[in-house]
Amino acid sequence: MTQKPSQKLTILDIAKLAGVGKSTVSRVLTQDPRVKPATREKVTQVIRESGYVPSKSAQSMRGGNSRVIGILVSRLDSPSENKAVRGILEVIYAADYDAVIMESQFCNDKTREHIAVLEKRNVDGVIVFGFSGFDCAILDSFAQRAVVIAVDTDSVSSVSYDNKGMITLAMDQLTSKGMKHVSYIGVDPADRTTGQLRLDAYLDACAQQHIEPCYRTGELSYDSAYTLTDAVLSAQTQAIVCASDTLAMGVAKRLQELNRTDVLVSGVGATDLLRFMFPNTFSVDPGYFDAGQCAADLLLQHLRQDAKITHLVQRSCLPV
Amino acid sequence: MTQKPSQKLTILDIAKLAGVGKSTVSRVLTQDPRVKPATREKVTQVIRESGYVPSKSAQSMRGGNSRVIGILVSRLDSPSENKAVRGILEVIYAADYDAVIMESQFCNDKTREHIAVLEKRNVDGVIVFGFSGFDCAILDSFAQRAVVIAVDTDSVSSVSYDNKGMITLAMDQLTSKGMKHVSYIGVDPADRTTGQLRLDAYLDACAQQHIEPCYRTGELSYDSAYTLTDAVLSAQTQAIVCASDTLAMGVAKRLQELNRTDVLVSGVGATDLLRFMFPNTFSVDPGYFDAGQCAADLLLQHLRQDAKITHLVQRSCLPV
DNA sequence: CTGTTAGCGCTTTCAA
DNA sequence: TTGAAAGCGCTAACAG
Repeated sequence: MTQKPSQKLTILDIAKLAGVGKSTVSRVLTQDPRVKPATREKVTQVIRESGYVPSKSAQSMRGGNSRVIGILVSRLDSPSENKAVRGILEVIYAADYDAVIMESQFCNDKTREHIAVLEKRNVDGVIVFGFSGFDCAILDSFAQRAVVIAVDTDSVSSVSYDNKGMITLAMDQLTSKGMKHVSYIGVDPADRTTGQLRLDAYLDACAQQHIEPCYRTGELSYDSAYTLTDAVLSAQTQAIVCASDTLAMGVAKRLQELNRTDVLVSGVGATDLLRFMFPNTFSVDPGYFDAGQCAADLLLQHLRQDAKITHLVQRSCLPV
Repeated sequence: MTQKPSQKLTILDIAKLAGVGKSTVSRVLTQDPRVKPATREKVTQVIRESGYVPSKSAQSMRGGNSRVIGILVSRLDSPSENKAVRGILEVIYAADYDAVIMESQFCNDKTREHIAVLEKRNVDGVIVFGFSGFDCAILDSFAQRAVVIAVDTDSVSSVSYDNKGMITLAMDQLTSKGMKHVSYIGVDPADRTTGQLRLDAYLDACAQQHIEPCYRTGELSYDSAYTLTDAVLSAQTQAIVCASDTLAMGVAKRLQELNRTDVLVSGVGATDLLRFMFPNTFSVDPGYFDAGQCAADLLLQHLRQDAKITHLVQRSCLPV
């Protein structure tokens, strides 16, 4: 049975207990092959029995690296970022790293503050989720040891979502059903990714499919979409494409009130709630989880060797 | 301008640069008052200009404490825990602690694993969100330096939600409107807090108000509640109290399909989505954010002095 | 008030 | 294959 140490044990205690020198214990700890199996066995034994736990602070002080990576999300309760964080954690845990998660709240100042803390903490690298107006220069100190998600930049490696592709996917789905009256609800184009890019994709698709564009943009909230719905709805409207599931939810609710069950609604995010609440909807999956994994893989690569700045784009897909 | 250090600066570099001994620099760093203002000024100056950042690993190795606290949530995307985490972060950041957040996924083994890691990391304390079947013994190693949320236990300090109170609150709200036909949808009583306790509260309220109990329990999912709705619905039903907002959402949807807009639905969680989607609903706020703050305060207290094990119960309320 | 000195627990030469 | 010894960057006595 592993017994709880009453006092903090050090590597020296283990060494004495095992009747070896502390460097030997250290070698066992660091998987150094240059230890006689028998010795290794004995030391391992003692470690287990004593419940000894090497001090990470000491290890990381000596080694210079802390095996911690910082994750800076915009909001803890963002479902999309949550999915991505899951992907990140899976990868970094497997690589024996830990994570410290912080929340930027869409604020450059908070971001700066947190980055400073992470720096003090000696974290080995950071993964940062972008937001509208994000100032990439904040990451300068992490130069080659940072990956951003959903940010346009050259200065640091990144994983982006395919903002154009996700809307194109939705439009294709609709037009393949022969729909010609497809409206769009998005967010302010001042937001480049969720706003501008997705709207552009809608307009492009319209041009290509000879569809008369009909759209509105507003805030990223149920209410905004709910309110905007009427403005893009006519008797012939067959579908409304939305820049996100949140918007789709607002639109679907309004349509339900208006008894327009004939109108199909699409969103982005693959939220299970949308599907459950409104059957006549579908949602594009931007691949959040995979993007998280990619970002983590990318960062680990940077940490291993001095990989060069890379920009990945996560493919979207329609959930089956 | 703060300039980026090309090489890691140490306290010794600063000492030389400032023309003082390293202990003086250390004193400035640790806010030790025994430094001549002029000297302090100069050192501070040099630190700023050089962009020097003291190594946390070294500091924490020396001091024995890392100023990090571990937070073990059950799921990253749990809205309730997210709110609580926000409360926790606010408090601990203010106290100059950092957080490392991990996800137990309702699994004792994962919890154990994470606790072991946190121990290695030398975190000063942990805050753990309980789940059905949570084994509190896992926290033994953190004895006086742990606070659990939503767990019944004596072995460690805790903050609980008022499971009885939140349902009572909903029932009172309903009966005060003269309702006599109030049903209940909950989860399996095998789950003590969300299941048993809340159901009991419903039954108690029924007894007290001379209401004929009518209830079903199932899983904690939209679908489960949706399916169960019909079983607790009769022509006279005036309201359905639900053990959580998730359930309430499922119930409300079913009612909407049945055109039973006359039936009021209540949930627990104060989710904004519920209110937005279904006007004829209300939701009790279990005070997640506050509970998080309390838990953090409690932990900090434990960390400062050897406070004795305390059990707090977070009051619920009706959002205005 | 300030510099010197001794470690904190660990990894890593360097010899043996 | 192993042990002794030298630090990693910092704080906390202990002397000045």
